[in-house]
Amino acid sequence: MSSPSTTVTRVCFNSICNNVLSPPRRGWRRRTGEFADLCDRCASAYEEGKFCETFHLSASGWRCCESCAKQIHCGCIVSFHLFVLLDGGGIECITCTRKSFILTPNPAWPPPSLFLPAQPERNKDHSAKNWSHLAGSGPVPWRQAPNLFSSIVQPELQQRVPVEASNKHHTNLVLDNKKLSDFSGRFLNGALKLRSAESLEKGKAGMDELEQSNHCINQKGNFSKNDESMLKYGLAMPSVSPYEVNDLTKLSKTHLPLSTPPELEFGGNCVFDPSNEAQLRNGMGRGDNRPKGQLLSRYSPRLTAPELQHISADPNYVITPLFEKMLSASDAGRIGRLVLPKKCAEAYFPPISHPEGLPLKVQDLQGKEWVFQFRFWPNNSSRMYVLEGVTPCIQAMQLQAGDIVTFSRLGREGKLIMGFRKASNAPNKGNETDNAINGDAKKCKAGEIVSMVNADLVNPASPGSKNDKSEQAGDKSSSRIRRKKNALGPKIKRKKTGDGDLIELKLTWEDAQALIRPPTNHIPSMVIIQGIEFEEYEVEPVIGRPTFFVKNGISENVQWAQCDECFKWRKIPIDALLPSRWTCSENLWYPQRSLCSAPQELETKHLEELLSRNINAASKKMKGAKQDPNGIQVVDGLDRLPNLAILEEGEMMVPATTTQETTKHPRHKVGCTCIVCSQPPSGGPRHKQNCECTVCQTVKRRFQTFMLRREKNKSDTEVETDTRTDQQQSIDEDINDKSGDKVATEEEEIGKMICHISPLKGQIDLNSQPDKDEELSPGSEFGNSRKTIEDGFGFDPNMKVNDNNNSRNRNMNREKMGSVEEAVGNETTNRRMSFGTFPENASSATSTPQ
DNA sequence: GTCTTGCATGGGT
DNA sequence: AACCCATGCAAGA
Repeated sequence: MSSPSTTVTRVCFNSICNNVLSPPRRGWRRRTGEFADLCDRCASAYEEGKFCETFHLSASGWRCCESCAKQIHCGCIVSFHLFVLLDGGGIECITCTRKSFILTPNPAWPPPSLFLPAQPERNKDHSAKNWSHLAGSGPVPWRQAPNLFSSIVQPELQQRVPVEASNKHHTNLVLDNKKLSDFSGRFLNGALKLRSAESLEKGKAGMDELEQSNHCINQKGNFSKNDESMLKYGLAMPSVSPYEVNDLTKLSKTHLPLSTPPELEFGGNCVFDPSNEAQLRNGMGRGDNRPKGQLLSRYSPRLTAPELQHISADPNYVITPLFEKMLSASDAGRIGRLVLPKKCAEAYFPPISHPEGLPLKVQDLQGKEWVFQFRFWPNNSSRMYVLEGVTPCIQAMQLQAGDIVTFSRLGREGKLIMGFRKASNAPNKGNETDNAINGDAKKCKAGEIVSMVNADLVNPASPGSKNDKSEQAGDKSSSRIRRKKNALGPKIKRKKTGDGDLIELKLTWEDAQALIRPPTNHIPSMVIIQGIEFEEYEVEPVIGRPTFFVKNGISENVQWAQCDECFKWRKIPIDALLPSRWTCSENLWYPQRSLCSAPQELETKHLEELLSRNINAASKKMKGAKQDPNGIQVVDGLDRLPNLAILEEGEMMVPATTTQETTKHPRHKVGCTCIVCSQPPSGGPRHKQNCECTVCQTVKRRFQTFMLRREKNKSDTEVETDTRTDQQQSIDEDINDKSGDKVATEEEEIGKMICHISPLKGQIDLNSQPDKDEELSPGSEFGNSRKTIEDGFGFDPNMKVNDNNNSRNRNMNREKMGSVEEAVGNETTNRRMSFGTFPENASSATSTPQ
């Protein structure tokens, strides 16, 4: 207990004031590194930029701005950041300087940030808030954006780095330490040249100039697939992730905030928006001490080195990266609504008070202006910000779900610039190595690979086509990969496949799983996740080639694969895994059949008969199936997924596919009896529990079969029960209990069973969507067993019949595929589900390192 | 029947 | 637990 005599009464650091601190507020940073403790009044004056006016008015050192004659107290630490020394003598206030120059620090002064506190809260938002209705349609002062990307404000680290830039010299990126240190030194010496921003003031938009001179823009007109640079680096934003420029990160780790706001990540000879510069110099950088307003790092704009290089090619404009967002399926879909991260929208877009919002003018890399409606929806007690009308722009940029759109502002006008990066070129977030830089796709994270696979294989249709919906659905998987990435852990996994399991596996989920081949020469580790055994790989799997598995008599199980060149069918070992493309020459098992000229082992007729058990049901219903030269029905690409859904369970094997061409479900004609066409149209009456329509009967039958198999499997494989989760067992028991109920009718049992997945209690929910069910949490009652059960049904019975609804049908089945990817891959993993625990008679797939 | 719009839902963070 | 946001969905055009 201290006596009163030992109590130190702290007074305001302002000697003119001497008020008692209660409590002290932080003022400017002193040379000792400590902060001046101020009383409320002085701190307020300081934060409002009126400190010198208030307390130093009679002091010496006041000078006039050479441009606007504004009085600046030059001899004071409090105000030293408010002016720059002019080369010809005199001073200019920061405001005037901003009008024509990128700022450099006063050479006479140490970096202001050494002395400046974190941005006083009150100052942070006092920059211009008067957005015009159309951002970019005139001088649009940008709101002071809080630092959404960093919660830890390190004032000394907030120095902005203006960079010398020359029109003549498109200097390389400052990606090495040498340059960085040089750069740093020049910064401190104030030796950097001022760069005229006149170009920004010209009548034409900055982007027009950009068009003229930027190396990365080598083509005008619409975005073209031929223009890789355009496609991949739609708008390079002068920011680089610390992960992506490793050399630079040596600095970033020590000199830059760990959680770096975009403008602090600039590493190359990028140029900065002067307003921001001024903001920072004013101690008004985007440091924002409100963690609540912190933006998720995934929205932090990042660049790969090539992107940075692109932007650095022409330093004659100033782009400040704001944020970026990976397009979701919804964003990239035809609805044309791009959901904006709330924090970003509120920080970087004009404030809107009405849901109707404002039209927002945005310029793309081509200089083309788009007007989006920036608006919000009330959502719970919050808001959900969207940009409406983005479809044309998205399409023009040829963007798909998974691609990244970037928002930047150009020049001090704050013209809003929208760029993009294709998913295939998206930098790895949170990955220490920038695989994109190396152009080594194999090093990309699994989720990206899967995403690409998804985009390339599942959704080959071009954006903007009528297949957009299916594309959405397909791309959905990528977002789901992201959303559900945690379940399977960070490593790449492949579900363990035992030879005995190859012969019969179920379709859809497992079937699609089978498309994923284990990586070559890679020994997996085994993990069990949610009762399912996975092979886990460090590298990405290979999308393999589906084949037919045939029980050839009693003893021999064989696999049939089709040559990609001669289309002949070749017998291969049951345990052979084929790459996605396979030809006779790769038939190492049967050299006599390793030439395309070699005759087919079996006559087509015989083979067809052999395969008929598997194919017939499908071939009758696959209107769009290809006829291969030997007369065997081959389903194109992933078409087989929707098509497989219409097959009768228990009868099917996996038809071989190639992964090209259409993903369209064949158009069903009048009289088609397939299960898809049996559906009532959307909005039709729900199926009742005792409904005896074709659909319901089929579903019931399939469910019955499923149950029988499950029973059989359960008795046969005790191991399986060991690996299943308790919840799974609970489900199984539940199922068995119900199946043993003599009183309940079959339908009721099914109905009860379905109750687990349907909100409609007491009846079969034929109207339920598997995809919705799929959304059940992994730990939910049905979560683990769902896919198996789903296979019992195999499709959404309420899929529509017409073309559009076939699209929906496709989507749903693709979403099953998506769910596979979801399970197989996420941002950092590749997994392939082990088939070892599946019932022996459950269906088929292949495997072998390619 | 299709598209648009606005809100609700629910998984993820 | 609260919030975010991707997506579903129904009402209206």
